[in-house]
Amino acid sequence: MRNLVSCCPIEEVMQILSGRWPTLLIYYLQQGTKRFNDLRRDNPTISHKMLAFELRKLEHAGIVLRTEFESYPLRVEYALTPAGKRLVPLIDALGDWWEATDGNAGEQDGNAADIVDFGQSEHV
Amino acid sequence: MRNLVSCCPIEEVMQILSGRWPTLLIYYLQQGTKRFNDLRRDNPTISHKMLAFELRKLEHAGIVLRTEFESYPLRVEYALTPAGKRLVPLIDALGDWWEATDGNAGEQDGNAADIVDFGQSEHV
DNA sequence: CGGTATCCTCGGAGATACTG
DNA sequence: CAGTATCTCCGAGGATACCG
Repeated sequence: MRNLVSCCPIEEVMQILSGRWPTLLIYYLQQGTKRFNDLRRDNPTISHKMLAFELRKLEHAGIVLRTEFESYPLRVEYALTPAGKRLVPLIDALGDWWEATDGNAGEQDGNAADIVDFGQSEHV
Repeated sequence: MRNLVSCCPIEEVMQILSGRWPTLLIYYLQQGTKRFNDLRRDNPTISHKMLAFELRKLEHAGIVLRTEFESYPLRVEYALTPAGKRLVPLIDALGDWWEATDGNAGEQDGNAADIVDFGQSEHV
């Protein structure tokens, strides 16, 4: 079933993935296990507070696994869960889709599909 | 080639799809061509202003095609572009992914135990 | 009917400082 | 080092009203 966009689940997914950071964090975590400050370095413009918040959100969604070590200074590692890893190709597909449509801008009838110019996109 | 989450395109896609409405609007438009007030009825809680704004955003992204008729009263129809239609299954896949993980909610907590044993060894 | 402009508010998110 | 709490501020987004 649900071979169409099924309204409710998508709303829930978007609650998690919406915003500037979740997909970026998943991207960086997909590179391997990272610590809190690793992720801050990966993404210098996220605030301390937001990073903590987004990570908890992803953790609760079952996308990110948080592991705390009893060392001192405190040490915490973040990694993608199996579900999180399964999510990666889906996000990736969106990126591919975008690059494809982007590439053929004008395919519609000439008037659409110009580059979208919202905010600032920052490259990594 | 971007067979991993490729950072930049994903950021751009998320600028379009982030938020409560874009995926919902795509869902409703995927049912067929709709007029402005049809979409308001489909989604009673979106404000007039937001609907106009989100539709323009999707139009500029090449996802939605806007067609204006010269009748009176003014009549405008919205439909998915080919690119928009190609996007539907990708969004759908996210919904499926969510339902799958959702079903086993808590699955992750279990394997947190995997890491229970810790390499202690760490200076920073 | 569809779209835009104006006003206003409420909470998202930054900066900072403190705790374990 | 990782996380939380507090204060603050800006702007996303609602309500409303007016045009084509």
